[in-house]
Amino acid sequence: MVKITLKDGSVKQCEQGMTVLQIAEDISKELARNALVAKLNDQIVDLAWSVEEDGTLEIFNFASEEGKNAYRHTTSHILAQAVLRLFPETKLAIGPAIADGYYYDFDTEHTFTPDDLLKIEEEMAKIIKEDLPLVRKEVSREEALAMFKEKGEKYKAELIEDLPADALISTYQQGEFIDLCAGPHIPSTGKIKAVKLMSLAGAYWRGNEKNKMLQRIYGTSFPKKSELDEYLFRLEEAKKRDHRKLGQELKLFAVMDEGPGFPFFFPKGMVLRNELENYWRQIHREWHYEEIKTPIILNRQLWERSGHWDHYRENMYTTIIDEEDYAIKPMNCPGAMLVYNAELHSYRDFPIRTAELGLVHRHELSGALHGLMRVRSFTQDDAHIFMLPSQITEEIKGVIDLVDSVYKLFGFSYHVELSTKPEKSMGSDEDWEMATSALEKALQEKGMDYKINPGDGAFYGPKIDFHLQDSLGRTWQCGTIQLDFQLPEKFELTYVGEDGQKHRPVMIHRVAFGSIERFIGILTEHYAGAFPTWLSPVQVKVIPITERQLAYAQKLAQELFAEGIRVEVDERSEKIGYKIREAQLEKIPYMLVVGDKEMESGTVALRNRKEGDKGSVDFAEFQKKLLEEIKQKK
RNA sequence: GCUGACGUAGCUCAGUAGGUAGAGCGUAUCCUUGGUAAGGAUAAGGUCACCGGUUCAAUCCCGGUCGUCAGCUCCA
Repeated sequence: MVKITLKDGSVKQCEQGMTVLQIAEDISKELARNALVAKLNDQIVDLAWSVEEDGTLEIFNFASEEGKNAYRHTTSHILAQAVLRLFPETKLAIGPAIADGYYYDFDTEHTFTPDDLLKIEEEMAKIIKEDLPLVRKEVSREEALAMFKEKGEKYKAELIEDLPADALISTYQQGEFIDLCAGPHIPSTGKIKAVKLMSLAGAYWRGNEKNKMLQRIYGTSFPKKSELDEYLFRLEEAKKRDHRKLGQELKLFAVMDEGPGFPFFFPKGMVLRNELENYWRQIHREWHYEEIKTPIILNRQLWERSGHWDHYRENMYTTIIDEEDYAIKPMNCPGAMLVYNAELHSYRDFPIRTAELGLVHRHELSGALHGLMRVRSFTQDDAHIFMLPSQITEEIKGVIDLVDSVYKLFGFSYHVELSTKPEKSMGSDEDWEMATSALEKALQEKGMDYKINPGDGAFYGPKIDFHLQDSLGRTWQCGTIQLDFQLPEKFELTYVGEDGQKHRPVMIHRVAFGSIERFIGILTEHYAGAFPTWLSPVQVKVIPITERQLAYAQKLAQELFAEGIRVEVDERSEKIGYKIREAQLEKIPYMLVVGDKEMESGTVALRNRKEGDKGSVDFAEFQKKLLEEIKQKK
């Protein structure tokens, strides 16, 4: 007998050699029926795993991450099996579970079409109906290599060869299909219920663009058809929030064929943008920044000096003026260095916080462009802070607080990453060490959770990145704080110290919004276009019921306008329902419906875009509340 | 940049086994003055992304270019 400690802390006596599934059956029928995989001690295992000694056991169903992953992973094996049945010449690469499903990469002469996906789905359904058990087998490196080489599975053979010497190699077999796999898997193909293949895409073998491009099939699966339907419905809903779609519908912004990656802002989008910039200036004033503006085009010598000409050339647009090379700035820092050097500085001036809403241009790969999220020209809400080494940690903590206050205002959740020295970089290891630990110290003193991204820093220094989530669950880098020991050297920045001698200051680059354009894209999706009143391009629409109330409506609008409120009057001779519908679709926060009754009593019938008809209210009262709401940025 | 799909009116999309195009929404004008998510009529609006080829004839077939989308790669 062995002692197995269960999740609830209870200890169960089991016969040695019992499988996890048998133990689950012992505990309850329901648990056994829903069980997919289990965690025995610290190892995720199949249900067929047998228990040989005392330990802890947790059994997972689809509700857990572990269960979901195994479920989807097994589905990816079924996908591969179906593809091999239909296209026997296909070579298999890898097929893991991912966030909402799984994928499998294939190498074949045949180009998969959407029709093929339907056929493959049908074949998968057959495999599921066959209810094939998944059988794990541990094999030696030689056996594994021989088996996959014989099948001509060169990608599998490559994977095996790259496994560490002491790695345990296992295969999983279901019917005629056998795959190299660490597992775990669910007991049989029949457990999979609702399957859907989502899309086709190219993907490089091992994610390296120098390797061959394989064909990747994405899919998902669920234990119930209703859960699949719900997932598909959520995807549709998310599409409705897509900022590209809303940007067009709400006439905010657009990217046109004439300028790929160079966004246009329409009048309504500019209102939103200017409000954001006003807010930005307000908080930067509170945090004691001063604002500058540096030129968009600067000469080649400057970019050579900054290192960009050597390290960032492939992303820079260049031009020739009077036979001299110039570059359109991809970053604002070199300009900010020149501003710093335009006068002498004393240690007494530090920290100097210089901010700039700087328009930068970067050549991004055409395939990478995406609405406002990934563009070729964007405005960074940049700042460069010059200081004494002793001020680093305090300054970084201040920036973290500023960024946090911005994201809190919009109700964003975010996560933080610390990126360290990349392969292509400037500066000594000691500098990198010191810069990285200064960032880390600030994070630790703020008590922030963060993830480390080894080798993901900028070429001039390590960085802290803030990542926000969009409506499809993708994360986008917005805020960043980057320490830079390089530029102050290259531009020979100095300050006069207490001792009367010249010293080198320390500098950080930082952005809070990141890119104004990207931030607007994220805000659009976050609010599904229904921006809070302070940001709404139109805050109030006055809707007269008939022409008789037109003058009254205009008088109200003028009063609101005089208070700085963005107001429109719908003067068209349409029915009231029609005008309301339109204002509602435009996501205008407040509608003031005015008919004879309101005109006589000097009131308005208020309608809120969220709550609908609020009935008759006093106009002055409404105006007061509205102004307060705008001021509070609620 | 790479792989695949796509590109028809301002928007969303139909369509032609090759004979130069249609709907809804929107816009304009007129009728309607209607109390909380679509009143009616009429009209305007298209070099069917661009360039070339095949053909008596190309929006449709073929090739190239540009762009969009989904991924990969890369990054605010």
